[in-house]
Amino acid sequence: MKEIFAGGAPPAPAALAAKVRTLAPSMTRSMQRVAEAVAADPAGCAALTVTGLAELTGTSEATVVRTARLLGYPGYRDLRLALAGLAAQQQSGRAPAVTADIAVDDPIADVVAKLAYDEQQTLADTAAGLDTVQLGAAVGALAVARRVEVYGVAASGLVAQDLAQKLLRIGHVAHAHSDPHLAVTNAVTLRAKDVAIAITHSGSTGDVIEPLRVAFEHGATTIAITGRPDGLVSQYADHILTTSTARESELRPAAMSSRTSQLLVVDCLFVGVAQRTYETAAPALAASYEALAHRHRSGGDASVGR
Amino acid sequence: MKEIFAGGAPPAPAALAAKVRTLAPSMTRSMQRVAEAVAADPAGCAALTVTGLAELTGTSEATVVRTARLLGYPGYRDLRLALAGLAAQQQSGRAPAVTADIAVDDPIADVVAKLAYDEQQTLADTAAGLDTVQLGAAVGALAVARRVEVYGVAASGLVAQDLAQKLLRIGHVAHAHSDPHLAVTNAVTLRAKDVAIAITHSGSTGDVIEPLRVAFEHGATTIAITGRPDGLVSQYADHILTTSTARESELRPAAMSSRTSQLLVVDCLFVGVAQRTYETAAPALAASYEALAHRHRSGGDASVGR
DNA sequence: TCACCTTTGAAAGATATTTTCGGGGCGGGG
DNA sequence: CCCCGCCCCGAAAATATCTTTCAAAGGTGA
Repeated sequence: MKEIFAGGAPPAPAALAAKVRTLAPSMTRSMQRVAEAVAADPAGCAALTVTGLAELTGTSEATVVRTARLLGYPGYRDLRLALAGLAAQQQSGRAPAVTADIAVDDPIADVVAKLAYDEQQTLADTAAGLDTVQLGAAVGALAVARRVEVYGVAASGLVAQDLAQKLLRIGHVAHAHSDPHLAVTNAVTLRAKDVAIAITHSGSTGDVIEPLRVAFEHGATTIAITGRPDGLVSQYADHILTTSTARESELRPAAMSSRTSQLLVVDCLFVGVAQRTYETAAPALAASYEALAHRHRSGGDASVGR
Repeated sequence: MKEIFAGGAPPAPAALAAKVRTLAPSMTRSMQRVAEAVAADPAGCAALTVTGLAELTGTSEATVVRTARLLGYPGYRDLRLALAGLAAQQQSGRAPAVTADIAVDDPIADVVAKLAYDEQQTLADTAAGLDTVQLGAAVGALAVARRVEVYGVAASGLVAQDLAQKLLRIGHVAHAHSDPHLAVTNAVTLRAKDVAIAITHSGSTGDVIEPLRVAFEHGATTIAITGRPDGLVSQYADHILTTSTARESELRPAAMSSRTSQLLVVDCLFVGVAQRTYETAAPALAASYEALAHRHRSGGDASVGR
């Protein structure tokens, strides 16, 4: 007869609050206090031991355990586990409140959440908006390129370097240029079978358009990675890869999301090229890992002590 | 002081999978087995006692407790609670969505989708695993810094440049260094009130550790941005910012996700500093926009033609 | 091969949970 | 009005669970 009449029901997942209300009338005063505390603050109670919860509610351990049983759990331990789950659900439920812009007085944790969210959004937008046909064509051109030159300044310059670094790693001849004069000088030497890539968010950065124009006129295959496919740069591009343009604000300059977007495109190019030239790319990648291993001190791992 | 330094961080809520990945390299074999089991089946493990989990993984209770500690919890009890929370979230929320690896013969559209998804995941992991206390401290140091020097080589070098570029834009004195010799030379000149930042995914890149050490010993405030908080670099860092470590594969080198992760951290630093120095940062940002406007040809918009 | 350091599990020790058991309040009957 | 008995309740014992300690096993470099 010691059976919990609440019955065959397995431990409740999230319906705890409801269960408390349903069962409250059949509870004794002390047990009601416990149930109430649990329903009011699942997260807080999950952090307490039996003794702690007993003290908080002004009752005893035995009563807490009895309440847990009545609610359908084998014991307090399991109630506590369920409580932790409930708390986690509640927490995650109110997560999507980060869509607001970043304010000057946002706590640092909010900044992290908002930035991460925004950049995730940017990635999704970019992936959705990327023209796979153009991308495939660009990859095709790169895979057979004799030489690759990448032009970009400022933030886009770093993306250009990133692409060049990656291509170098799989055995392609690639260089990035930030100096407009040198870039033009370099572009003059390009011919058919060479590829020139211009990276510019605005699509109208003269310093980057100029070398691409020169490359274009000398017969090289030209690719533009830009957030403005209608920009000037597109006039001289055989293939246009569009990056996303996220809303920006005072504390969140355009450079951030455009960079994220550009990098995704660059990564896609890289992986695409690596696929098409797998025979040479794979050993080259392995070799570069090997060569760099010596630059890392061996003590790097395991030694937690100090 | 054998205390787990990873530690000031409060127990992680849902970032557990990420934390397992980040810390796995610094774990012993037995602990890895435990961590793996926990990451693979949070719900199942939450139902087990210490002894149960020890038996399941073929280890001992002591090892399980040690693993829980390493993951940032006071003991197994708390890990178990977190596990229950995670399980509840997974159940209610979105699907686990396992990503297949990128294959050599994946069509280009799949490559885009997989890369975008992976990078989104990396962002989420990084945001979840970032210690906001450390971040806040780092921001505080940067905000009042007389001078900021950033050290990074290869892919991390680009991130270093990105940070330096951003800080320059809001009126801070910042420089990035890729040349190890020049970096050390530069570090020697640092004093208190100066800040040195080392960026290295492996945490054991000698070329980056060395300048940080020199800066540390000269009294500068030092910050490490690394995927291995237990690495050598942490010895000389006043503040450690941990980036996420995603699984990598042949066609998806570590450089990709680590770069994404590092950039998010860098962005957070930048925004944090901009907030704290808003009075000077805002006009500086506005001025840099203004100054760059001339570099863009006016015809940039509208003219879709050609 | 040896010395040293790390990792590991068994068992002792400390906490937390569950059970037991008796005191005490409350309502009904004398 | 008082007594009786039932049920609620909490203190403390009993048990389960978690944590710490310690010594042996395993590996590594000289």
